Amino acid sequence: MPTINDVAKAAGVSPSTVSYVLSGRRPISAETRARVQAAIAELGFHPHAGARALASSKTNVIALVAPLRVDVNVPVIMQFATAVVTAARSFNHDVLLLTKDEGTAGLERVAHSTMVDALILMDLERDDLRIPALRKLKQPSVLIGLPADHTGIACVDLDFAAAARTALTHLAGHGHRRIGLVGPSPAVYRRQTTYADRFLSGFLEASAELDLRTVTHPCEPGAEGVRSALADLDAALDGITALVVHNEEALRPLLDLLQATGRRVPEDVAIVAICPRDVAMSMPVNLTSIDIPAHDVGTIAVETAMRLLDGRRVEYTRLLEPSLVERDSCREIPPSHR
Amino acid sequence: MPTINDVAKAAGVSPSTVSYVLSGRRPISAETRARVQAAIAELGFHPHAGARALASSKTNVIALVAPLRVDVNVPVIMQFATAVVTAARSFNHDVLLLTKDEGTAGLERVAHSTMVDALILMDLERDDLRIPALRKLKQPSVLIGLPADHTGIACVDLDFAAAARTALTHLAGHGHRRIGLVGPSPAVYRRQTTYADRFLSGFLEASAELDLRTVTHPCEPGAEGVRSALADLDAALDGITALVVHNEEALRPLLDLLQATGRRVPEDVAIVAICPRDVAMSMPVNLTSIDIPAHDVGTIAVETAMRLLDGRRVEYTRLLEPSLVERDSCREIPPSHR
DNA sequence: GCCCATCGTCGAAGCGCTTCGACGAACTTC
DNA sequence: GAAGTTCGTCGAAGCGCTTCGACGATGGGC
Repeated sequence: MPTINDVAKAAGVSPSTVSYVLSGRRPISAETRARVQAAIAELGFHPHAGARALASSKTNVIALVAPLRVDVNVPVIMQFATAVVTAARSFNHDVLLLTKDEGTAGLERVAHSTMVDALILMDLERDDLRIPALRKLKQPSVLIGLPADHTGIACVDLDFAAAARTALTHLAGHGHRRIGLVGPSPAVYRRQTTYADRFLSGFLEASAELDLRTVTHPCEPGAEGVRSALADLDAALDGITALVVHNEEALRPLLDLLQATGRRVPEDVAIVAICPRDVAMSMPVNLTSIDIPAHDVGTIAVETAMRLLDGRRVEYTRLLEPSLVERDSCREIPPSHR
Repeated sequence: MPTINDVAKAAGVSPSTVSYVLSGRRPISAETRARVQAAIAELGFHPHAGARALASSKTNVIALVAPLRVDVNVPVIMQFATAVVTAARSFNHDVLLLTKDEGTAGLERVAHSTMVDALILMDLERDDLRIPALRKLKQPSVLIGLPADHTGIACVDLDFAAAARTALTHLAGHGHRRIGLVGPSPAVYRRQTTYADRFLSGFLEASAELDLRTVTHPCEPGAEGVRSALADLDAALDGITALVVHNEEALRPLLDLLQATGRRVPEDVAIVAICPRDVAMSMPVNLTSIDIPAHDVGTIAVETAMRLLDGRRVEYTRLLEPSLVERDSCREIPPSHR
């Protein structure tokens, strides 16, 4: 492996000049620059990342802390990860992948040993124990999610409360007054994953504001979970005409179940799903849905981290506006039937 | 951030002694070691990764090159990734996540700049352009997959050819003579992803050896793809009594379709799936399946990388034996009906 | 009781880079 | 045309660690 000294010799300049060509931090004559670049290309020189990190206190690496549970929501997590890696590369950064189960210790390890410049975390819980640990780090962090006390830490996410409002407003606008929420699995609520909480609060508030009759129920994965959730919803509220589904895994079995029990979508029951666009469009009925903009969220998280590193201003709480796309799973209830 | 010098002063020893306490490369008296460790703990010292890499030429980081396409096979990819990260941590290594779409350049970038000690790649193609590039790197690499020319590079994977054999042998043993293969999507074959190739060859060979009547067909994702694949199979071979399904995404729509067209599983058509255990068990019918042991493969890949780094012997082609688990989707055909 | 080997520790060199201050040369500015 | 700028480059220090050689102190072998 050639070093910066080899390049310097080949180009007939000093090592510092090579460094300045690379970083652009000082003016270099066009002629010298050309000679240096030629030498770099010819020797196939790549600066040693460790040496660079040591001298400059910058690693050009960010940590991504992902929940590598395999149980739930895998495609969405993957979309976040893809977006983060791609965006990071566009800022000339690489991504170090950590798992959530290393907890606080993992964050401290990579931060204290200066392996990364910044951290991005996903799957935050309401009172996530990692938040206080993050505050103590010298590296900035960006959360994908919105825990209870996030003062001083940048957060990015879909505005799930607004999403719930949007879903109910849409349904109410189509004449639905009795609406059920099929929520995430009880495990998600138990962990107090922030999106579940926020969606539920938004749902309840909007329900009151719009004067709707609503019921909510978590939903275990699998056909059996869906069956029982739906049964509970029906038992709790007669004459449900619409369902809001905030649970990807439940969508398919729910549609199967509705079909099997002779309830047509959208004629007998309308559905608004909260899920990635492609999931909504791969169902037997094209679902009217509110997208989970994983790509945007991941990209913004990285951008925010970069601004933080540059000492630029950032919006500390960035909640993306939900956008509802109408497809084939909602229908206007004729006024006569309301 | 305290440095090794701070620790040395606090413990009343020289920096090199601290280093030897940390690495264990030279004998240190119990007493000194205790003093040093106390100082480390008290100051919260973590060695600077870059400095370490510079001095020792070891980063304790491995690269994982994953296909971050979101289209296909996401859960399996995630299982590999999880296994790799977890295994790497157990060897005190971290994982740098690269995407396949950076191609050769990405590999060279992280290798030449000494960001990683070794590389693990997944989703290899038959004549993968990255292989020659890998050979030129000073870091060892391990492939999850088995490209055509892999001389000198360690490979780990399920033995997909044997898996096909196992599936056919099982079905033949139950009296099935007319069997269809529902393969991966045409895109997978087009890319010549190695597992698809190997499965297909194994299938064809075993079919000949066992003197079976078989037909094979790729299968586009989605209900429509399944419908057309099945139609083509039926058209190509009368009286199919069993299907081998090497396509996770197809499983659910396939079962739906069979049910909708009144073909019972396993009474009218037997199914052997090649997919992760949990997928097989989350279907309306518990499927007899051959597991894709993503966890084992990922773990072995990391272990192999570690052995390579230690200069120990490794098995350069490690194909895991398939294991078929009988569940509810295959039934013996009564001899009278054969 | 002498010679060697081993143990436990230290000091210094060096890994490859960035960055600061310095300095001559070329340009402005009145 | 003297004083001050800016430009382009260099040399040296230093980032925090590992590792090699050295060296006094022990202990074993005979």
